Amino acid sequence: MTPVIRIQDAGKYVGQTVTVRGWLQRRTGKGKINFLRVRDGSGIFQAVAFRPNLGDEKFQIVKNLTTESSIVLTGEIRADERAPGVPGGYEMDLQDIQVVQIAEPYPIAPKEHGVEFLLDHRHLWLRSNRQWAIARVRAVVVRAIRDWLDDHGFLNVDTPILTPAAGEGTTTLFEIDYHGTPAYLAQTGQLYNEATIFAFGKVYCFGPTFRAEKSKTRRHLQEFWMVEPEIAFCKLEELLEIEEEFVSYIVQTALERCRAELALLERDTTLLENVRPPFPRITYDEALERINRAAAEGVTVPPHDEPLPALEWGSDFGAPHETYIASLFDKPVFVTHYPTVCKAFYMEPEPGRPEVCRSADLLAPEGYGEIIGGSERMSDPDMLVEAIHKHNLPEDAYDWYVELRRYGSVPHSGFGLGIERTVGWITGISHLREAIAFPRTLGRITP
RNA sequence: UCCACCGUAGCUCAAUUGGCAGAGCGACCGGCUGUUAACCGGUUGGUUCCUGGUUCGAGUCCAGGCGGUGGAGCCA
Repeated sequence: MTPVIRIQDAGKYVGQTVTVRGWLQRRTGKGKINFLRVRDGSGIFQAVAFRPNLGDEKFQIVKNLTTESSIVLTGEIRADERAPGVPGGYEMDLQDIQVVQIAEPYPIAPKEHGVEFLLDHRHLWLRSNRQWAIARVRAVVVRAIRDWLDDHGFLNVDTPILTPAAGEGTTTLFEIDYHGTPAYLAQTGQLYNEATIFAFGKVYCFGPTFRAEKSKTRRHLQEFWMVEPEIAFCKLEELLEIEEEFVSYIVQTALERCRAELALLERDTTLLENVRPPFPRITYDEALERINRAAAEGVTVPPHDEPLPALEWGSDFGAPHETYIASLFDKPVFVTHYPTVCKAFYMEPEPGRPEVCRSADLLAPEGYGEIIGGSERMSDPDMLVEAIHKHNLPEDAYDWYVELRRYGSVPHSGFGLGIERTVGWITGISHLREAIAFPRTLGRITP
């Protein structure tokens, strides 16, 4: 028996006869020679079937293979600079072949397809090189997130997905039937994180979250993954330092471990190389001033067609405004101290200036938008109750949340990082639906 | 919820003023020793999204519906 290897390791077996198990992505031929481009999940390479070496009978088997047929290949690995693939540069001189199954005619052709067709065939689309590369970057990003947090004293404490009430009260929730009473799919684990920091100091939750918003854009999904760290004894300034170290580690790890994947995606990584602390910081007031100056000059921010609209103080930034602010910097930028009225009830007001709060959004460059939303949380129980009233939220539902502040309350802060937006930014893809295996978008829940 | 655009072969698209339903790719057959979405020759391919209307005649015009995509607002 020859050793069964994975394609990513082919370079270690040059000159040896090995077996590879996988799927035929494409066959091209030229008379007595056929090239089989094969994928096994770890990488892509080609096996070369040469009739005089292989024999007429086996060569005929090769010629009958269809796209996506499952095959077991045995042959000698050799280095050849003409050999395409990932990592590339190695190919197999085919000596034997076993067919596991001849695939039926495969719907996805090596050509351009429409969005609807690809999404309808998402279960097959995932086999394509682009989707393979994106999925691998995502896995590396997820691992980098966990590694960094685990190595910096954070305890992973996951929060419930079935929840009794609104997390932030403002956005639309998916309602489900919890044995006869209404319950909701979580849109954040933050409030629960604020409970667990009092037991564990520094925590994070990591899981899917759900937003039933009627958002039909390339930056929105109905179901997306989010990591939410929360830190006791931490004020806004310290939070920003944590965030920039954290994000830089994620990006640099992806660059280091996903070179081949990013190359396959043709991602220009110049700007990503820059992503190291410190990140620029700009207050809402400063950002607003620059926006209105640009609006007065009639600036237009691609990809938006309309000129940048001017804003009054107290308005939240729209997508074009975020894109404009991000475009002023070549790194992610923190926008801090938003007006209290734009933000959630639990954010700590700025001392001496209660009309703004100690919040910070992190905007990614290149138009990828807000990848982090974070803030210092309100730590005084009476102020918190007042804020709950002001936002017309049901006080009962937040009893336990307020109670956290009655037993050793401390300044604390936290943030949420969107996985798909982060992966989308690093991979340079144009739509978040490619950053998750089975995207849930407005009006689509299949496959 | 609002605005814009789209729906013709398995896929990507074309079809002039309302006048025979087309091409490329794929698939299938044959040829070729270095292909990278190969190339050459042949074969195959239709509920023109649905319903109704106008007309001698509708893919094309009109009305309604369905489905999809992009964007806004909101957010990560």
